[in-house]
Amino acid sequence: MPTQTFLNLSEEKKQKILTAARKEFTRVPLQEASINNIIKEAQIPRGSFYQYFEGKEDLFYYILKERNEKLVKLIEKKLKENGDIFEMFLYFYDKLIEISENKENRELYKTVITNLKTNDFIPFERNDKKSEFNEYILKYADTSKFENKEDLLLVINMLHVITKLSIFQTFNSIDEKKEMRKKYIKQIEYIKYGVIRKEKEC
Amino acid sequence: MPTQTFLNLSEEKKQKILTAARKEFTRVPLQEASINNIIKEAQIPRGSFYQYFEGKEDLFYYILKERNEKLVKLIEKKLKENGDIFEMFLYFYDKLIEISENKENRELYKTVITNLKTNDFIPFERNDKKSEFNEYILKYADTSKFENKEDLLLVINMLHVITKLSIFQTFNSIDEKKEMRKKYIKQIEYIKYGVIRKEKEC
DNA sequence: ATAATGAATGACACGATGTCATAAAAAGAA
DNA sequence: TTCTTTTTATGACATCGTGTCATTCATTAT
Repeated sequence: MPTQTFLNLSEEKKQKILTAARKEFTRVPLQEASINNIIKEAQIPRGSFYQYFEGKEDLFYYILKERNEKLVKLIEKKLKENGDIFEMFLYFYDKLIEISENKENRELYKTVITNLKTNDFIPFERNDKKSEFNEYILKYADTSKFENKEDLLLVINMLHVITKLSIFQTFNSIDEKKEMRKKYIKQIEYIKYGVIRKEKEC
Repeated sequence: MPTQTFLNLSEEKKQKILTAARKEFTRVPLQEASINNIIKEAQIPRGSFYQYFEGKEDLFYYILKERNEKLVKLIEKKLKENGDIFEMFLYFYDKLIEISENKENRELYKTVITNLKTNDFIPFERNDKKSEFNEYILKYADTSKFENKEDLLLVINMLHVITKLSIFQTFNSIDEKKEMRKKYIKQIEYIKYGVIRKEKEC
């Protein structure tokens, strides 16, 4: 988290720093992001940066958190409604694409998602929050279709990685947004009903 | 690719460099890997490194390529046999785990897989080779279960990301190798027959 | 008015990178 | 062998980014 000193800053100054940071984190992934670029753009001295943040990760996750809090709450609410994890993931996908109508948002998310590692998860928080989110899902998910908790977790995993890749691909073919959504839904359907179902005429 | 100068080196000297590099690429992901560490460990001067390689990426992909050539050929052969993409991915999974009985291999692969980005694909080559590999699959895959090429590609995508995550998880719970394999197979089964099949009594 | 606390600043030490001029070695020609 | 040419080896150097810290400046409390 940023220090209290940062939070005490005038809204104007805070925004100047956050805007500069968003620009840098849109340009390159976290690992390559340059603190120098951020402070140059925001016109603050080097020392100040470290007075406000522990390092660039601190700032990065603060920016993401700020953007995602609403989103997470929406997802959680959606899940509570009927416990359908398939619907929840589709809802998440739709909301994220909706937020990304705004070009700045989209470009930032695009860089972020592209550079997510194998076990990094959406909605893009620090990895230690993953279990927290999974626990929430387990609590409210409809388990009637699953033999046990393990199986449910497996499917959540699958939905997770497929959603991640689908969002990535959608951002990279943003002109064909509708087609990409159909493809995503098709993948969800595959998980629900299977690829080979037609053969068996269910 | 490394330069001819590197390839001309004595086997001994080459191995010294490659061993040092593998050590570094096991320690940290490519982005964080330090050329300084490699040349210190391999006891070669700074200038020599750049005489042999364009940079660390060059060396990194050379090491991976060396390890994966056999693997790729095996997979391709397997697919040719019967065109079953599900079997192909399971075969790939098994082979990789087999290779990783060796601890050094496993540790290297673990670091590599952990740090694969959203659109990076196994078997871990430069991304521009992805389409090459996909074309090969399309050529030999049994398409009878799919309405069209698009649908097949979708399922390959799904298998891809699920396999990637499963390998990651297996490496991180290597003591429960057998259980992890079962989980992976279960996920493949889900894609084949669907989560909800039981309801419909197929 | 003075002390005390909080914030701002930029010089500095450190470590990493890629280049390049020069030295050394090897290969080829005479 | 001796001289020339080509290939390889080397490490000092310029550049850039990072995180720290002693010092200065501002604000608030006494």
